[in-house]
Amino acid sequence: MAQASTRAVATIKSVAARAGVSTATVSRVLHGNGYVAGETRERVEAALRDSGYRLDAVAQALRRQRTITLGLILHGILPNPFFAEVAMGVEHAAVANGFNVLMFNTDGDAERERAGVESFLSRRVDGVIFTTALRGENVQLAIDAGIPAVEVERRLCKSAGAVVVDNYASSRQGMQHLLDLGHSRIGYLGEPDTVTGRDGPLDSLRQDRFEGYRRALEDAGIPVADEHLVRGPYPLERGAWGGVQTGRDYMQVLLDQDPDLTAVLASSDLLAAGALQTLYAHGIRVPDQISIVGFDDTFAGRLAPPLTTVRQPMFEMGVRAGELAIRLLDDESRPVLTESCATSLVVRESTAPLVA
Amino acid sequence: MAQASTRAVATIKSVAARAGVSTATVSRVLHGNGYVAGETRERVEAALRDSGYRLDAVAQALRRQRTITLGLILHGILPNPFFAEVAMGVEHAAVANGFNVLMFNTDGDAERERAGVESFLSRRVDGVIFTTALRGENVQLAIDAGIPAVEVERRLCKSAGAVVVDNYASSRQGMQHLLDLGHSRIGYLGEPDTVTGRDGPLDSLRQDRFEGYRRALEDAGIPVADEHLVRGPYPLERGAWGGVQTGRDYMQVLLDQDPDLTAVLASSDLLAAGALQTLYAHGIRVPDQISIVGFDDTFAGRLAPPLTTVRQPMFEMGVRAGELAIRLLDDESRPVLTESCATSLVVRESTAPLVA
DNA sequence: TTGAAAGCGCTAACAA
DNA sequence: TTGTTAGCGCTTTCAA
Repeated sequence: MAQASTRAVATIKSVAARAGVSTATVSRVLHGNGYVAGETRERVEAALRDSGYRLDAVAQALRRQRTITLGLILHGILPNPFFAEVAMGVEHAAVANGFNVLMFNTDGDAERERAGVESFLSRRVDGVIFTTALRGENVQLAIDAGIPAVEVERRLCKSAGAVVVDNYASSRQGMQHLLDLGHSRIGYLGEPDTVTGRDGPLDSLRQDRFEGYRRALEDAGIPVADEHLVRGPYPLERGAWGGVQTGRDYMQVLLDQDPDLTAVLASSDLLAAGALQTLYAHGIRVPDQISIVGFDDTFAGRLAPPLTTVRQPMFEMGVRAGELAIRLLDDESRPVLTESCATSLVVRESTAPLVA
Repeated sequence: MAQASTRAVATIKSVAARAGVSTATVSRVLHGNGYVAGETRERVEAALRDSGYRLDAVAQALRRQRTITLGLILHGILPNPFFAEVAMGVEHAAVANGFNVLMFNTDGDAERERAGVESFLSRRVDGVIFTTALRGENVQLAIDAGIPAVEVERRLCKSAGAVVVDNYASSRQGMQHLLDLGHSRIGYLGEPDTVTGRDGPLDSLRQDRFEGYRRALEDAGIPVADEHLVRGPYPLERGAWGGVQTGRDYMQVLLDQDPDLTAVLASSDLLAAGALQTLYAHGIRVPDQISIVGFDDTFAGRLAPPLTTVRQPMFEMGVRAGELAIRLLDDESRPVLTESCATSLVVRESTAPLVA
């Protein structure tokens, strides 16, 4: 009550006056550096307590030219929880190191991404993390301003740090599981145009996942069959449930092309969820009649049946991105570091051995 | 390139020197206020452009005693996407009004919540939004510091603003749908102890949803049957897939208690997802044999079959919370405002008329 | 129409 | 061991 009505907020100056010392001394006890006599320290500490002093981080930042803040550019959290989990990881690492994090959502728009970076630069953040960057030039913007940048998932800018996953190997990991279970008629469910690459060159993420599928089959001596791929031209979906509808439609295509399909590798949980819907509608049992493997491990465990999936350590990727940015901050040499995280296969209930 | 190697960053002072005017004049053209002669303005604008000047928001905040920043306390995004969507809404409203948002995750821990608020206060944010607050005293902390606070979903502090939903009415909305379809043997799937209230008094959210179920049945002249409730003592689940496992287990209990159940109202999508898993394992078709209604509309559309659910307008709730905080900022009277958002029933494929 | 100057709250030489 | 002081970059009276 008393606090609330006291309009004047305590400053280092008012505390100094109250304790009968200089502001420099207050600053010293505040940060525990420099020499302060025991008796003086106590007096200052009492004054600090009595006045309800709270350090003004804004003034401190101006003076120190450090905000102890990380800026986080989000590619949009909806509909993919991937970003949310990475964000939580970044936040975790930041707070553990005394940093705070500003977030900015691009909603997938490059112009907004630029605006977000500009905004962060204006606020003098100490580092910027992109999950996921849309344009390399926007990443470069931060670097040109002398601020370390870290990209998560996809690297667009050669001078930024990065935290990635080996998509090719991960995809093979999922395939190996299916192959080990005895499957050979395995369909591939990718983002629109993953297979045809119609919309310009595939980005490496999609390409790598598809390559993992192709090479795994090849190495097992199984020819890649056209009827196990969706070649479009199927329209890019635009809607609230991004990815699910695509999965639903593509699964139908796959089924039409090869009614004897026994397994499917999906390049995201979203796509796999859509596939599960189509299968459910047809009364086709998973994994009894067909096995499904997803990718990401976002909400895979919530589906029916719980989905076997290739897990990306999203939270950990966020943590490492945050730590990397902080590490870069103090390293004048600004090395370009790339950290690679390991994926893991999470076996749940959507895969089973092929029954002959 | 030239920019990058120029270590000296442009300040209002360097711009003033370059344009041959005072810093006051630069400030005037920067903000378009005060009188500036056309010719002078042009000279300053050129200097601004040539030097790549970027306003220092830190210095501005110190001087103006306004950071144009909102602090967002998150109750943890995992495993419930509810928080992520509200967060995006807050961010949207903030950016639309020129604000930035700092985020802080409490992970459901009241002590961390306190630390988060303290951190925000130290950084002099202009407002704090809680999604969802854990302790009223932490909300009060912000208010005592003279900063507006807004609570989303649950209100714990009488002097804070709030954005809520009518849980009782929403629950009845879901029930009405089931009743309209002709169901009468309707089970209730709530959080652990929603029915017994064993862990102390139920918070109003859980209580209201359960009341909606009870009263809807009563008003339809259907007695509330014990076998349609889960009375525990079933252990509170602790794990990565919070809620789903509970839904799975409780659905089994419901099935054991009444094998002739024809419908279930779940108090969250998470619980409904778990129910779907149990049903799938038993080969019980949804909605042919049993209808399910969820709550929230987070990932309901991704389940198989797509889940009919009572939708909370999460993004909109975030937007309104952000706008409310900003509005409160400039209102000296600091009125206590509560905004109530309407839920809506989203009918998908998990509900169907009772077949006699 | 413009400029001088006083700070916002804090830190860190430097001096005492 | 402590204090004095000069700013960090910006805004805003007030005077010219």
